[in-house]
Amino acid sequence: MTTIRDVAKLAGVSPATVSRVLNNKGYVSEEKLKIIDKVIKEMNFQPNQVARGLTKKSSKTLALLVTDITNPFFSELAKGAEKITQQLGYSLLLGNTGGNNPEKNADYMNFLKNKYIDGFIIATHDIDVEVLKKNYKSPMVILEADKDIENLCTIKVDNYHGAIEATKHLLSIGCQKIAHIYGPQYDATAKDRLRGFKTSMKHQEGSSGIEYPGDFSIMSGIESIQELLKKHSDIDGIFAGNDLIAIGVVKELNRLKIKIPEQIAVCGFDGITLTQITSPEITTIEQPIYKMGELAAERLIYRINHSFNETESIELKAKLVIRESTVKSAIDSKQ
Amino acid sequence: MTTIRDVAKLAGVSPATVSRVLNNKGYVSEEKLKIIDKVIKEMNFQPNQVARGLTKKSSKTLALLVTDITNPFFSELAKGAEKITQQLGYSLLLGNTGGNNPEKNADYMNFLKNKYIDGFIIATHDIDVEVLKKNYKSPMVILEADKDIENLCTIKVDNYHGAIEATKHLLSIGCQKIAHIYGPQYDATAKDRLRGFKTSMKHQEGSSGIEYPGDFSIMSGIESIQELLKKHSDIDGIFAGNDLIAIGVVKELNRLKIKIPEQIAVCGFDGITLTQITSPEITTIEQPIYKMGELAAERLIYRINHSFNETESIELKAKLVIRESTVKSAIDSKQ
DNA sequence: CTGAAAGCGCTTACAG
DNA sequence: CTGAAAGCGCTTACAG
Repeated sequence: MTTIRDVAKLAGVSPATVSRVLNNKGYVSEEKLKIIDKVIKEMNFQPNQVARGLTKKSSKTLALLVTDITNPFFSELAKGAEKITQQLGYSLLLGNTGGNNPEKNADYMNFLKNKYIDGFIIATHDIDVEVLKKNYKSPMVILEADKDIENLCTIKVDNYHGAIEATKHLLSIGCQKIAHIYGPQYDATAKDRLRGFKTSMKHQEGSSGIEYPGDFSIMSGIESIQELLKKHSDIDGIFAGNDLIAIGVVKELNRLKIKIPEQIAVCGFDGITLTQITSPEITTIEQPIYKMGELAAERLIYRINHSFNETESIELKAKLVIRESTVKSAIDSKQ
Repeated sequence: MTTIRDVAKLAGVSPATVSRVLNNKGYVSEEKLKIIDKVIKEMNFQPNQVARGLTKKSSKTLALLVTDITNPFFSELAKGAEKITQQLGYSLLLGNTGGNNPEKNADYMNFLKNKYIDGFIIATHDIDVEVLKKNYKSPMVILEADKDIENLCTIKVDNYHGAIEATKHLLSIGCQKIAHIYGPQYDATAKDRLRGFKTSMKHQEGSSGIEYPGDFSIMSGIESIQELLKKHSDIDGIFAGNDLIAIGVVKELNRLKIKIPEQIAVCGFDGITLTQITSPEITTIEQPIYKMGELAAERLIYRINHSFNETESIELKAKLVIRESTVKSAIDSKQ
């Protein structure tokens, strides 16, 4: 491995001077600059990041902590974050917190601390942000937090208005009895969506709303719709708390030979690609997930490079994507 | 941050001695060992990995390179690898190579080189393994390689016999005209599956096989089945080169109101969870993907710790998982 | 503008 | 069994 010393020797200067051009910092004469640049190219020299890290207390790496990488929401997010990370000269550590107890996650965070990880993207509820803040002064970007966090950057989607849009859409196609299967209420996301649903159903004469607790999984969608149908056989619209629930609902309705959307229309939330592989394809409120990943990495690196630690909260818009599960005519035309 | 020097001072010994107990290496008297251990606990000291890395030329981190983390095959793999990695005290760098030109990937690999990454898990065809071997002497585990690689560990699934099992299964339920939509032939996986299909269809009197090129995507499944039906309206079985193709096929058959499996039975390959969210659920040859991820990380770390660099090739069995898309009776009973 | 020196926090021969 | 010293490959005041 060629070192800064080798370069210095060949260029006839001191390592310090080479370091200066490497870091683009401090004075270096035109003349030496040119020759050093040339030698660096010739030797194809790349500074050892570990050594550099030791003095700079930085590793040029970010950590992304997700609940479960096999959940399409998180893998999409990871893809976006990874792209920008790599593009800006960093690398991305992946941490899967799912199912682990907070204690273990704390251990892992501690472990990372000793590696001079430059910043964290937190996309999981398995870590207590307050604890995090107390223990780590590293830059962090928190996704889908339930509130702004002092000195950190939070990024979320406007779940409240997204939910309103979903509900209004179901109403607009004529649904009269709409059930919302909502996610766990410790999750800000789930809470906001439920709130949006409630708001939209208020003062809707002729239509009524039912709220049913679920847990953001396909299985939960299947079980919820079974229960709902027992109690309310006249439901004609489902607003699922997320796409996985919607997928479960669609699956079970298919099994029961209940026609979607003729008998029951279904709308999800998230915009994961799975909503396009079911039959029928599922209408959903699409979050810009990939973009959130990119943005998270971009903001994080900005914060690192500029020692920027103001409180910052970014809210992205979700948008309604209409597909077969709520378009009666589309299905009609196929028949 | 507390350093080894702080510990040494408090314990009344030299940093060298503390280092010895930290690394469990060299002689340390019982007496000092006990007190040093105590102080380490008290101060909650954890050695700085970067400093340690600089001297040991190691970073206690592995890199996982995948084609596309949003592909469920890879995210499942990543999950398994991440679990073991973390469990054994390492961390996992994620690299998404998809769509990038090899040159850019080479750059990225170079970048990682300077971080003392201890080993690589390569699960992508976007990197030329020969080039890799020439440039990096790091331990590596290669997944789904087309052949054994000297001094490295390769892990793959027995695609050939898996394909035979899939085909025999379709034959066993009475399919007479089976089409295999195969993946790109530069991919060893695709090649082996096609070979298995050919072998099984040989000497099958009363049944005939059709081979049709696809590309391992949902879209490809949709397009392939359209074309196939034009030319061969009497097809009654599809063996898809992978699950994504199978999902596309199922989707299109649903749209065309062609009954699965009564009119056409469908079998996929891979065992990704998506095969369980379609209607009907899809019969597939299940690869132990999660386990492959675990195994890859486990072998890699073993190689790192034991300087083990023998050629090693591991082949895992795939197993047939029968679901609705090939079980005529199950569907019958529902009607 | 440039180089010698000290330092980042650890580990590893080496001498005792 | 233990400590002083050198070294891993950089960067950063500091002096000139």
